[in-house]
Amino acid sequence: MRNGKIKAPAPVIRRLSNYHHLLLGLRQRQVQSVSSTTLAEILEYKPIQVRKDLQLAGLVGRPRTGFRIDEMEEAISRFMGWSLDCQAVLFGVGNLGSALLNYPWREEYGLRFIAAFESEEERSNILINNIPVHHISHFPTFAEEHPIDIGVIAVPAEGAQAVAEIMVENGIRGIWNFSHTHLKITGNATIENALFTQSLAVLTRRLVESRTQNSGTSI
Amino acid sequence: MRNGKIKAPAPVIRRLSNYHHLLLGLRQRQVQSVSSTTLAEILEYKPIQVRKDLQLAGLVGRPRTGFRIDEMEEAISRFMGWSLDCQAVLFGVGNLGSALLNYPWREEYGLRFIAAFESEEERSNILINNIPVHHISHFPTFAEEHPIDIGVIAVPAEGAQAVAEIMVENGIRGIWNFSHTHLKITGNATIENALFTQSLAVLTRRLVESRTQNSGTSI
DNA sequence: TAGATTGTTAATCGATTAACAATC
DNA sequence: TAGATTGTTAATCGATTAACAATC
Repeated sequence: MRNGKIKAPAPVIRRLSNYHHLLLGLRQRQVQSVSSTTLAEILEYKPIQVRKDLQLAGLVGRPRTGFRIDEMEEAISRFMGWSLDCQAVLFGVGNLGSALLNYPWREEYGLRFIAAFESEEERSNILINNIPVHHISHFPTFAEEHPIDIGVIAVPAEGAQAVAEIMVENGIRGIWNFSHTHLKITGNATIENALFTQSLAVLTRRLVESRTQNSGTSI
Repeated sequence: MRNGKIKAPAPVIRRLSNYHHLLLGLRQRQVQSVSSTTLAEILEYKPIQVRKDLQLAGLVGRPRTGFRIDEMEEAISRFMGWSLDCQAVLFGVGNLGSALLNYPWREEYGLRFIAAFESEEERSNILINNIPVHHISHFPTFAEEHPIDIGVIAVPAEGAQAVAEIMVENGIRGIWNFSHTHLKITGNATIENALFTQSLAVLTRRLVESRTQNSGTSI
């Protein structure tokens, strides 16, 4: 295991993805370089933290000018695995699934949906954003014929565990779970849960905290 | 500021929301109590961590039996502010917005969407899951007439900053942002970003890390 | 050059984990 | 009672921050 392949802390990964997204805007404005001070100001981090983060992605800055935008883009993409073309499938073409299929992941993250799968016949055999939606029964055959890096779960909670299992059985190693379930996986797949509810919890708790600082009466 | 109103670390908040969701399933199976050991096993945490988390929410367990399900439900809900009825509005009724409006937030999180707002006329003046969708121009009047705790942003990135601003101008103190933008807010609003891309970054990075542990050749 | 910014090394902070007496 | 589990107190671990010489 060499440089850049160590297990990076999740908070650093999240911040790096923020820097990366900022770069798009900066580049449009023809900016060549940006300092850790400036990045920190925009994102409300500390400059030293920005430098430490970028260092982990293998970046080297220049005294006085900071970091080159194109180098940052390149280094973060490489660090995240976004430089390699990554093929994904999605299960569950409801509103959320459709939203995900319509998002331009490829441009910024190198993620390409090559197919989607649905349990309901009425929603199968259509195209969403030019991505074919098949009936779920066609999945094993499809998986044999195409290399799939990531499987996205956008089905209701009840179906999620079953979907995760057929994904793993058919060789998918990365699962991005948008359903509200704790998945139990046997084998060496990586699961990432995009739990809206965790995010909501942080928001409502912060509101509780701020409320009680003003109105003195508490429990 | 008293017990339970201190600023809780975000990781603890996220785990607490996980415990809370687990309880629903346990209660259906008529379980009365659960130990930190069992919770830890299910969620792949450490028992001591579970106890520390629950302690922060003000819970007291019993030696030998663990924590009562109903007490946990109650304590976590109170801690998160989910016991109070919380009124929300949503901006942007695309696929993602519709998905959010259709989710039963109220049952588990006490969150109730009282209206949604749209900039496109064609998608206004309809009902989604019984929630009225108004044209965005009606928002200021609406906000004067109804108390709103949380504003959800589900519009495309370009429009997000403007939406955040009219929310804050009209008295909303909590913003749940699903758009891919870094919002700049003046004043004392709380913003929580539900950034899918951060989650994707963690997943793809973990895949990069696991890949290179097998195949020895690296950069 | 002067001055802003970097990378390095050390210090601090906070969160997680360990150990164990107390409890039912 | 015996034994599982709690809550407390202390130790460890890791991430963030500070200080500052090196650099362009």
